[in-house]
Amino acid sequence: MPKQVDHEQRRTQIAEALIRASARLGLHAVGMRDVAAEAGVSLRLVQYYFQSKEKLLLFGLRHVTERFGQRVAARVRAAGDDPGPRAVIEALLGAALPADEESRVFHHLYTAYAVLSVTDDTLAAQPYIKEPDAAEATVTKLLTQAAADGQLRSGTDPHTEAVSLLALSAGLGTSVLVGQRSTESAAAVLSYHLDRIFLEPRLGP
Amino acid sequence: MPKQVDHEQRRTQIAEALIRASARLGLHAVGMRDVAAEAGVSLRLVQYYFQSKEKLLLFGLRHVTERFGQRVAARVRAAGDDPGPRAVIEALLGAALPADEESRVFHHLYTAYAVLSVTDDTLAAQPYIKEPDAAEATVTKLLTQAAADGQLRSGTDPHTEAVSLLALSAGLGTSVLVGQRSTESAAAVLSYHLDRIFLEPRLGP
DNA sequence: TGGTTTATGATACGACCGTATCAATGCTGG
DNA sequence: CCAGCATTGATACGGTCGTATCATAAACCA
Repeated sequence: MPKQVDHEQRRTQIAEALIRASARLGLHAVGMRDVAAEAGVSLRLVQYYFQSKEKLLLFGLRHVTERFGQRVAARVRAAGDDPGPRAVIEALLGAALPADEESRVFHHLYTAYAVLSVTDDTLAAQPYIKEPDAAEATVTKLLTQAAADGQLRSGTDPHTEAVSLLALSAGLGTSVLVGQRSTESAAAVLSYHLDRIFLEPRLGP
Repeated sequence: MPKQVDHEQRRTQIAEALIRASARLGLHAVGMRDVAAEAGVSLRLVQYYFQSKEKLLLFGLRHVTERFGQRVAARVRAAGDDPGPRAVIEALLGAALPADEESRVFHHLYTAYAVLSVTDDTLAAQPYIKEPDAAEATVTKLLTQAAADGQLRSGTDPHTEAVSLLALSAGLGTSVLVGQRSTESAAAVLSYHLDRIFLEPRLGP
């Protein structure tokens, strides 16, 4: 029984073609034929691995969020061996800004999916559309820890600040995406805001 | 020469049908026929007043931003005869949160247009997509005035705070739109953040 | 009344869409 | 070597889309 192909890998490969094609044409305008051409396979094969366009789109959303989560994790890991909470948060939020092409694509598509979810119940029911909840918990935990270590200004509420930082980051990301603001100025705003939360950071961990 | 109809009014009426239909079906899914049916006119008439769908969409973007600008202005006016800067800013940002249906629709469609503008140069060239610049200038001016009056905490930069507040408001609005957060909690975050900027407000102006 | 504007109607075009069908061809593991 | 999976190809269906065409009815003002 020959089964030389990893189905999940093929689906991933096609999903990445969907992402590239969507980044170029817009998620609203991309079709099965575009995805097939982008992936270098036949239309028939896209139908073979995804029975319908809806399933392809759902898998694409899942894939895009997974890829982004890995990216953020890598950035945080690259921030140092045992960085302080502020460095971790800055890496986390900084990775979410559309600074390079990969991040731009993520922002673009994730926002497109979010818009679709307003009128599409199936999309709205996907857990990935609410992934920010995980980030919120992470940042809250980091801020709580920083507060316990006396690194935060007085009167700072970790959870509210976490929500605020993530919303701020998302809003800045969108404005960068539409060309209203530069990546640098967005990063500066983030940094400014962190300065208003953290006391002077100790350099070592 | 009979000319009993105000063309601009008819175009506005059709544009509002576009907005209602788009809020129901999603901007990506709305067609000329949907707009005609929603407006209670014939498809032919939509073609008569807008020669193409692209022109209809551009007019719709213009209309939606104008309506929203009027709404915000009305809210600010309703905040009192001579309210302090904080009250004005809170009214301004609060009006931008998707608390009621009209505001939800605005957020939904404006975000949809923003996503389209990423891959559509004509849309990206529209000035309305960058309307936030005006809001940024307004809030900056209000904060500068508040700083001059000694109402701000020390170390507060009016322009950066203005950018920050607007991005925060936009990000919170999106999270409310997708059902991740309640309007109340979003308003609470905004209020919290304003407390971190303003000193105890004087009650009178 | 006549000419112009507003509006409707029916209809059709060509294009693209997602989906489906049927046949054919590799390739490979047992 | 051959059963079976992977992949392609050609093709077509019914549907919807934006757009266009032509005829026509009603409303209006000079």
